[in-house]
Amino acid sequence: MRLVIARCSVDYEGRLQAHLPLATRLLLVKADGSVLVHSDGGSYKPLNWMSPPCAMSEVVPQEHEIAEGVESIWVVQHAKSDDRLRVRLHEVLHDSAHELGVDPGLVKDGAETHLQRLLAEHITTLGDGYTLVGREHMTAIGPVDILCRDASGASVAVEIKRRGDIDGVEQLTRYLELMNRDPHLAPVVGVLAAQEIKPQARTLATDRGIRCVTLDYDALKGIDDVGSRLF
Amino acid sequence: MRLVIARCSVDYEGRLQAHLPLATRLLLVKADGSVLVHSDGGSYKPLNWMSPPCAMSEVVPQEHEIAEGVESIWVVQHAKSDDRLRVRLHEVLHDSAHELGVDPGLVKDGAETHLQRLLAEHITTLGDGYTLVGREHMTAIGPVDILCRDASGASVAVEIKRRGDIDGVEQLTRYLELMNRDPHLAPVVGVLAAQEIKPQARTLATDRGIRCVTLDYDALKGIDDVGSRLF
DNA sequence: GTGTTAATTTCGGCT
DNA sequence: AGCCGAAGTTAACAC
Repeated sequence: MRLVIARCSVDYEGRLQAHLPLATRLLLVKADGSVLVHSDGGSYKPLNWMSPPCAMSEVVPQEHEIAEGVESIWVVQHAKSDDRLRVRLHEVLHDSAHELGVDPGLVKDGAETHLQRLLAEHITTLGDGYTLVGREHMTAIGPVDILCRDASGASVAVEIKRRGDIDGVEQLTRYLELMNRDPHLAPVVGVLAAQEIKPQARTLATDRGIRCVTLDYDALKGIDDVGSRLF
Repeated sequence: MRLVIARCSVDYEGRLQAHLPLATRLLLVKADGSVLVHSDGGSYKPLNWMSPPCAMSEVVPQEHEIAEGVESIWVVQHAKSDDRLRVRLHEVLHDSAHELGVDPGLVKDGAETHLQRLLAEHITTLGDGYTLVGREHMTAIGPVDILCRDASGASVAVEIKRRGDIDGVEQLTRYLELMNRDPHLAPVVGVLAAQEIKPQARTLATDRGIRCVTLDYDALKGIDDVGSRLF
């Protein structure tokens, strides 16, 4: 990993065009050849970058560029597309290289997965007498998050989202259409369960006869904790 | 901006939990207090991070941590939530600070919003006599990119995409269904406008009576530039 | 500000 | 390899 602090201007040309005026920035060159241009603020997203696979080559500045104070030029070319990054360095304030080795990688404990497990364990949150059939129930167009039955024994397909929006309703609608063709399951009703449901999604869902349920993560976790204490 | 290369382990606790085992990484501390943990590969996304507003404080390691080789601990606490990043430093291989100043920011050209603005400004690209009603026209299920009227005064809903595919047609179809229930608007016809339209999308759109228009970004910009020069 | 969509999205899982 | 959906998404923009 190479770290360069430099006054520079940057031009990107690829899926769109972008330009960064002359300013002091961090240029980060990773072992795989990828380049990140970071400012001293904003989010974790770089101002500009080139994803691997790519190759960086140094180019001699033209006369008019030298006259403008350009010391050297980096051209970072993507290996599989026309994406190109051009960095004009006017002044290098720092330049160091470091051996980091391979990273063992991040270990996550997901949010939506956890929510799905909690709801499956406490399926009566959706109503008294509800029973779980299965999680990730497969259909021809993909797995439904939760399949269960209500007190009367009717099939209920549940789509779980952290934030329920139009897409979630569309997704569940597609599942319901397909599942209702299966005589073993039909009639199947839908439930959109999310920590937060957008008004527009609620409107569309209601229009299609899909029930909306707002999930309280902390409450579910609370029930879970109480349940754990019983054992 | 502070650059630290160190052998470290990282723990994040917030919307989810995540852990990074001991390894050598780049720790980037920005002027706004945000922290980025980067490995020597992967994408531009850090392995772990803390977004601003946040504050970093150094904590004295506990005895068992010292026994494990921990030299110091960074605790990065988000200002408005419970999100917390804990970095245990085992060995600092590099540590430098740099003044970067404020960045003038990125200038983009060619994004979809840009395309939408250009088409709105030159709505007759769709046909003679077309008049703009509004951009991002709200419906119960979301905003239509552009709403206009043709030469005869009939409503036209335009969906703009960089690349027109099936999803764009489905989206526009939903809008049209809803808008055609509104007696003030009906009848509404649809136009899918994109720089590139996939054959399958064109077939589906045509089947549903939706017109496909291929947008020439450079041509639109050319018109725009000519228009600008008049003032 | 609130809300919605695009993004040079990235990332992971599954077919 | 491609498709689909989630993300600690982030960023831009209309109302």
